[in-house]
Amino acid sequence: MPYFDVLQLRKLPYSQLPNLKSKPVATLRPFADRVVDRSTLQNWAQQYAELDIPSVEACLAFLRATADVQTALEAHFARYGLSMGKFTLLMQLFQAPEQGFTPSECAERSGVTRATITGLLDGLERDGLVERQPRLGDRRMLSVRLTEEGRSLLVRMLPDHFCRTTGLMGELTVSEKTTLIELLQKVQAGTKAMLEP
Amino acid sequence: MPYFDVLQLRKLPYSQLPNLKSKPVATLRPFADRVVDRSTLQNWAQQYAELDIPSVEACLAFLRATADVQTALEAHFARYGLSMGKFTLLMQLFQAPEQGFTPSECAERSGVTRATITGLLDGLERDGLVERQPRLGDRRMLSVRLTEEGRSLLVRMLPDHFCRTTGLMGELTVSEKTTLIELLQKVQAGTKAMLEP
DNA sequence: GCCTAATGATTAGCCAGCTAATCATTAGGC
DNA sequence: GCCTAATGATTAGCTGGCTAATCATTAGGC
Repeated sequence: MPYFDVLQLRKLPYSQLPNLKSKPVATLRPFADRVVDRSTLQNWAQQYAELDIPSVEACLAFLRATADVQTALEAHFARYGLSMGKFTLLMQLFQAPEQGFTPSECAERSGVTRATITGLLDGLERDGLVERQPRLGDRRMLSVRLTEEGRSLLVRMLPDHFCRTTGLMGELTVSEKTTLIELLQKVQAGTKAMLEP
Repeated sequence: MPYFDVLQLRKLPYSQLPNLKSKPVATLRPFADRVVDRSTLQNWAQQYAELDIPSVEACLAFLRATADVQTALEAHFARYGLSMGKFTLLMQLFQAPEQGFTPSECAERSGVTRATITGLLDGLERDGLVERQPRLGDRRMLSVRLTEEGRSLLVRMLPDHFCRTTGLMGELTVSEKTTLIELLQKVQAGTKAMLEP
C-alpha cells in the first residue's frame, strides 16, 4: 500500500492497467487525484516541530513515483507472464556460465532469501522456462539453467524491454539523468537515518 | 525482489536491519556491493540497439533507491509493530471526521482494494488500535475509528516519524529537493511508455 | 576415522498486495 | 410494490516477499 496516501496522493488503481486479464467487477472506481494540501501540511507542521515541509514533500514525491513505476513495471512484465522477481532471475541465468547457478547463488545475486528463490524457481519450472538438475560433485547443490523456451522468451522480450526502459526515462535529458542519479544516491544515503536504532 | 539486480546491484539484506526480532540463522550472508559493470552494459548495448545506457543507468539507480527506502521504511514502522499499509490506514483515521471512515472510503483514499483494507483492519482490530462499528442508516456499511490506544500510538510515534523523514532527505539541500521532485515527476510521466499497449 | 558444525535446499507459516466470487442490503425502474 | 441492479464488506485463493525450522550432505577438528 502506498504510504504517501497518508496525505491523499494516489497511485494508479491496479484495475486500470492495460492488458491485464479481466474487467474490474467490484473493485475500485476511478477517483480524482488528490494532491497534497499545502495548508494541511502547514497545519501539521505547527503541531509537530519535527515536520520539515520540503522533506515531506520530497518524500511523498519519491513514494508516489515509486508506486507508479512499480505498477508500470508489473504491467510490463505481466505481458510476458512474468513478475519482476522472475524476470530478474531469468536475466541472471541468461548471463550465467555453462553450468548455471545454484539456487543459493541466485539468492545472493538477487539480494533475496533462498526461500524466495525456491518459490520463484517452482513457478518458472512449472512454466518450463527453467530447469533444476543435480550438481555433480556436491549432492547438496542444484544447477539451475534456462531451458530453450526460457531463453527464447528473453530474446523475444528484450527489445521491447529496453525500449520501454528508454521510454520510462524519455522525459529526462541526459544531464537530467545524471542529476537524478546523484540525487537518488543522496536519498539512499539518507536511509541511514531511518535505520539508526 | 529488486529488479535492478539483473545487473548485479544489491539491496540491503533484510537480515541486516537493526532492531528486528532475531538473528539470522540460515539466511543471506553479507556480500560485497556489485556495482553495474560498464563494460557489461556496453556489451549488451551492442547486441540490443534499443538499449540506451544513460536510461538504463538512471532506471537502475531509481530502483536501487526504491528498494533501500522501502526497506528502511519497513524497518522504521516495524519498531512500532506496524507496516506501511497499517500506518497509512491509521493516519487516515487520525484525520477522519467524528464518524470515522467506511472500509470503502479507506480503500479509495489509499488506492488499494477493499479486500486489502479488510485484511489490514483485521490486523489492526486484533491489536486493539481500531474498531469497526455498524453504521446507522445503512446496514451495509461500517464505521472504522481509531481506539484510544491507536490514537496514542500515533501521538507517540509521530515526532520520531517526522524526524526520520527529515533525516531521509537530510543529504539534500532545499533546492535539491525541489529539483528531485521535478525529475521524479518526469519519471512518473515516463510510466506512460511502460503502460502503452 | 568420527562427530559436530556448516552449508544448501526445502518446507511451513506469516504478511500484504491482488482478483474473483459471494452474501447482505439498498436503490431504482416499471 | 417488487425484482433487478448496484453497492459494501467479506472470503477464498494466488503471488512473492520474509523468518524459522528441517533435512541431507559435506567439511573439519581432534
